[in-house]
This record gives sequence, structure tokens and C-alpha cells, in this order.
Amino acid sequence: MDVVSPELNSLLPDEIMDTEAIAMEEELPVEHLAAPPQSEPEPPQVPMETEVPEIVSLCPATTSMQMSSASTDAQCSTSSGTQLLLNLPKISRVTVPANHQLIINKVASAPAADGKSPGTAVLKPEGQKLLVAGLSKTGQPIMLALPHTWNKPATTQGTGDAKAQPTQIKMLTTVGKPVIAVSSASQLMGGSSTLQAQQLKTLQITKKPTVSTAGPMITKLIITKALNNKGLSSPASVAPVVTGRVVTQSTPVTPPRTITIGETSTVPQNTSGNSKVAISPLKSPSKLTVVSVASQSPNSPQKSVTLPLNVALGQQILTVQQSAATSPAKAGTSQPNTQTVKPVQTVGGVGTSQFKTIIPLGTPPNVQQIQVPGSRFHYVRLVTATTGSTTAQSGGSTNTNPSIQQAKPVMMNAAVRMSVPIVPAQSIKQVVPKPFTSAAQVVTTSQTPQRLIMPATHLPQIQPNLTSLPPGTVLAPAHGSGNMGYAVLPAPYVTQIPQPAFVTLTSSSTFSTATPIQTQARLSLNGLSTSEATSRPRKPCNCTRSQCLKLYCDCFANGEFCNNCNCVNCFNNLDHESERLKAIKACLDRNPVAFKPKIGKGKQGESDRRHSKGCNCKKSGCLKNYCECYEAKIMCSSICKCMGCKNFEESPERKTLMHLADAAEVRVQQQTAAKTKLSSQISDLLTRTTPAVTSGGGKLPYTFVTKEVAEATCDCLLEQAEQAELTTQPQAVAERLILEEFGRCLRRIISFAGKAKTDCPINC
DNA sequence: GAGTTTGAAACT
DNA sequence: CAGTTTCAAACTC
Repeated sequence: MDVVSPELNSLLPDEIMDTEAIAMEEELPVEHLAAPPQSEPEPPQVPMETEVPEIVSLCPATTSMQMSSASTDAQCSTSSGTQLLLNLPKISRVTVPANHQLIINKVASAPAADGKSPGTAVLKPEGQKLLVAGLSKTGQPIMLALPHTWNKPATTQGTGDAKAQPTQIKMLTTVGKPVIAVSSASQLMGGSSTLQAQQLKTLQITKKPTVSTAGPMITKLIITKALNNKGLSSPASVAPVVTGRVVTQSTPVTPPRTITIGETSTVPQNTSGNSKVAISPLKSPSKLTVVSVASQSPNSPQKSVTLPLNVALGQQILTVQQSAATSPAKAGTSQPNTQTVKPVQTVGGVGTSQFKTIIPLGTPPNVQQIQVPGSRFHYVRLVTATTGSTTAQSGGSTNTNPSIQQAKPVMMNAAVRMSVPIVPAQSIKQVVPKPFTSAAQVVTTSQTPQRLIMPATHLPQIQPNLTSLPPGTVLAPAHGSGNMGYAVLPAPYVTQIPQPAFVTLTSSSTFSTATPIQTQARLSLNGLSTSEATSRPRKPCNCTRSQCLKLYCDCFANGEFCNNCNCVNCFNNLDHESERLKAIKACLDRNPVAFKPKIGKGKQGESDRRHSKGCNCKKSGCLKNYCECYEAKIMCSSICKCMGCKNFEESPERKTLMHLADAAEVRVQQQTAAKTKLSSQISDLLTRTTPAVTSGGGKLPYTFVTKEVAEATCDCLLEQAEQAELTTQPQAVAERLILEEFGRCLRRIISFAGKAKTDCPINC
């Protein structure tokens, strides 16, 4: 993975970050914190970018409250009945939708140990660190509880600096409704030299998600779905993800769920709460952020607010899988070695353009990726490194042990683009319960075991254009800067993962890998519309000499893993991650925008798509698919260096070709329609009880020989046979009588058929 | 399906 | 940056 400096990281464009909204820096004045999304730094210039990052507005028509940093306790009731209970050292901004409850538990301000982080606070031990309640569509509260030790910085962090390292937790809630934006920063010293500010953001999602689960459950990880909102006026994406332990009561109907983010250090092996990750679908309007969590300490009071499991996520469903409803045992107390991660089943992601998945990381976290075929978004699950020893040594540097770094993506039905802020590896380490004894984690699903994660390998630092980060790029924090890092995952990353929607993480030193279902959708077809991209399966490559690690390979160039290709000696897969990452880096070194779509919008005023570099054709006249412009169905532009170009608006050759192409397409469509129709008719004919095939406007005689008619005929013949038997007729006579009867039956059938034909000439 | 052509990517 | 080579897709037969 490539690593970029923290500075770049901080500038991570919204497009990549997929986070939006309110930046919450602890030290920032409230006003600043409350600043609108627009205040975020602009992404690096990307001339041809086809996707324009959208900013999500966090404060819809809901109640908005701002508190000064001095605020300690606050209660607020909105006119709509929303209640807010806040007890935070600092709350930059809280927005609560009507009828939603937001409860933030007490947080006592405490002096920073090193005094370098003024304004930081330590959460009261007795109180939950932080409870953020969001409301689902149903009005049920969603809560996050931070354990006391939550967010303890690891002392061995690679960066090793004592600077406060803010961690962001962003959470996206439902669209439209939930508009809870809470940002709070608290820092816990936890005896470590580093301070970490936790930022929690709740983002509003434009779409209302559908919730899928209900019932008791303990969930560690929640994965959300992503969606492609490109071009949608109201994109929906949701991905509330909560990691950590979820304890729920079980009310059959939308039981509230409490999500607690806690530290394991307090109660190490107890809870399953391994740190997990949250995920967020990204992309426009709906941006989602993920939350990393640690396990919760059983002892810590569950002050959590109940949160409805079902969080509507637009059309996407965020599902937190619950443990079997029948096994309440899992709830609460225990589950020492298993973590149940339930990715949310996403529905309907649309794959289109290239997207980038960003995973924050302090130290190389394990990442679970989930990709939804056909979707442009990917889900990424960050899995904290396991227990102790292994993770401890990383110290922020790349882990060289392959076994530890095994990362396997998890494929889902939808792809998600997201950015996930992560808890520093060290904090994770402390937080993670025993279950994870090694970096490698076994992911099992209720359905199928899965292997996951992408190693956040530390690679030589590069400073690529952020907007052009290739898949697999990891943005790591720079020295002395925050803990937050981002890993840019290629959409394909997730490709080679088993389908199961739910994943359970269990401790294990090795990965159990389910046979990956390799479904890969081309996320981005330079210039093609979403529908085009999704409808057209990616063509398998046939590389023989490039190992699929050069841009010659379309799969690689599109940031995808080879899947069902015909390539030889392919390295574009998870088994050759290191080589692949190196190749990506090499490509970026040569061309920082190598992985960006070549077809994008022109400069301002140029609404049409155009090739970012222009073609260089010499013999094809730019009217063959050799020409990248022509292939993308766009005309050549002034930046093209082609010779004898015929691919321009008024070109007769081009028009002719277009007409031919259109005609061909029409023919194909007609043929397809005809085949479909014929198939339908045949099927109908075969299944119809009473045949009604028409010929010349009437029914054919045989069409009257329905089942009923046949049975009646048989009855007549049997009756005749019985008569013959009763009268002791010779066999020959009996047979003759039966045949005569059969003849009469046939005549009657034919007679009726003719009559029907006359009475109803038109297919009746 | 084999061979040729083409132009982007990679290399020098 | 320009020229050359390599490569894989597009195309032709």
C-alpha cells in the first residue's frame, strides 16, 4: 500500500473521504466546528473527474444546537419533542431531528496528561464515555457507548509522537430523517503518551435505509451498504456502522439496540467486542462514515441508548446481524471468542465509476472489504488487529508478516465507497479482546466463512494526487500528526470474497477462507454511464506478459482484481498483494492520475465528456475501437493528437458509422425481443391447460382435446368396454365397439372445434 | 482461431 | 520530452 503524508490525508477530498460534513477538531472554535461542509478543503484539482464530490448537509430541518466548549451538561428539548441530554466537555454541534433522541452521556472534563491537548477531556469512569443516539426511521434511538477506556492511545504507536491524535468517528444515519450530527471530542490519556481525540460524526443520509434485522443480538461489526448515487438527485447511502459490542434487548419488533464502544482492556476476554469497524457507503449525498469500536467492558454500565437495529438506509439496508434470536446468551455477557460481524446487506448498489475506498488506519489495521457486484461501492470493514503481541509490535510500521497481513475482502451484494476513520492500531490493540490472537482473523459467516481484510501495509511514501490514488493506496498519518490514516481500496478489492452477507469474526490464527465467489463488476468503465457500466460485464483480460500488473491490463487499470479472466501468470489478485501494491505505486509514480477515469467532464463550460489526455491515433481515423475516444463513444477534442481524425461532430464517416451502429443495435434489440416473445409463446403454449393456438384465426381441432375431453373420451371407451363385457361379447366385437365409440368421440371433438371456429374466429 | 493491426503504456 | 519497445485489445481473414 502506498502511504501518503498526513498532510495529504488531511486534505483528502470529499470524494475520497466520503465523509462530509462537519469537521470537528477539538481545538476548533465552535463556530468553526459548526461550519458548513463547504468549509472543507477542496480536493485537489481533478480536471476530468467525472464524479463531483457532494457534500452532505447535516442539518436539515431539524433542531440544531450548538454548545460552547465550556458546556458540561445540557439538556435540550426541541420543539418537536426531541430530547437531548448532553454531558460533554465539548460539543461542537448537535443536530437532532424531530422526535429523535440524542443522548450523550456524561463526560467529565479532565486535564490532559501532557497538557498538550487543551480542551481534551476524560470521560468519567462511571459514565459511559459517549453515547450518541440516533434515531431510526421508526424513531428508535441508536446509541453508541464508549467504554471508559475507549480510545486509549497506544503507547507504541508508530508515530510515537505525543501529539494528540484525533480519531474520527463518523456515523451516517438514515436519510432524511436522522439528522443527527454530533461531534464531540474527548481524549483519553489512558496512560499513553498520545492523545487521541475522538470525533464522532453522524451524517445524514439522504435516503432512508431499510432495516433488516430485529431481535436480540450482539453485533460487533456493522457493515453498511453503499450505493451509487451518481446522477441521482437524492442519493441514498447509508451505512451506519457500529462496531463494538452491541447489546440488545430483544423486542421482537424493532428492538432498540445499544451499541457500546468499549475497551477491552478493562475486560479483556470477556466480550466479544473486538474492535470493528464501521463502514460507510459513500458517495454523494450520502456519505457515510465508519466507526471503529473496541469491545466493551461488561462491567461498564450500559448506559447506552437503545437504538433500533433497523436503520433505514435509503434503499440500502443496513443490517446488523444478530446472533440467533434464540440464543440470548450471546447478549451481554459473553462470547469470548467470537465476534459476530454482520455486514449489512446492501441492496441495489449500482456500480459505476471508479470509486475509492478509504480506510483510515493508524497502524495497519485489518480491513475487511465487502464488495457488491455491480456496485461501485465497497464495504470495508476494519478489523482491529488482534491481540496483543502481534499487533503490538507493528508500531505503526508495516507489518511484514504476511500471515498477519492477510486481508481478504468480503464481497457483498453492494459496493460501498467509504472512508473509515480508524482507531489507532494501538488503541485497538488495547481494545481488542482476546479473540483475536493474531492478525489474521477468521471470518465466518452464518452462511459461509469468509476471509477478509486487506493488509494496511506500509509502503514507501508517495505523494500522489489524492484524487488519483490508486486502489490499494493507504493514506497514513504522518509523523506527529493524527492517527487517522486512510487506505484507498480498489473496488475490486472486495471482489474475491464470498457472498455471505453476515460475517462473524472469530479468533483464530489463520484465515479460513471460503471459496471466494468471484463476481466482479466493472466499477468504472471510463465514461460509461452507470447503467452501462452495470449492465455490461467486464471483459476478462487476456494478459500474458504483464502479470496483469500494468496498465495494459484493463482489470488492473480499473482498479479491479482479475476475475474469471484468461490471463496468464496473473498477479492481480489477493495472493500477490504485495506485488500488486508495488505495481500500483509504480504506476502512480509514472502517472499520478493513472487510475483516474480517462473519460470525464471537460472543463467548465464543456458539458460533454471527453478524454482526459486525448488520443494519439494515426491510422484508425479515430473511428475504430483502437481509439480511446471512439471507444468511449465520445468525439475527439482539441487535446487529442490524432492524425486524420474523423471522429468529430460533422464527420460524415462518423455519422455513417453511428447510423450503422445504431441500426445494428436496433436489429439486435429486435432480435432479442422476437426471441423473447417466441419463447414466451412457446412456454405459454406448453403450459396452457387448454391449448389455444391459433391458426388462421381459429383453434385447431386438437386444441380441443383438453385433459377434460380426453378423460371424458376415456370414460366413454371404458363404458363401452364394460357394456361389451356385460353382454359377453367376443373380444373382437368388443374391440370393434370400443373403436366405434372412439370414432364417435373424435367426430364430436372435431365438430365442436369447427363450431367454435365459426363462433369465435379470433382466438378466443 | 490464428495472424495482423493498432495505439496506449512502458521504457530508454 | 521524444523515440522506441512492449503489450494487449481490436480487427481481419
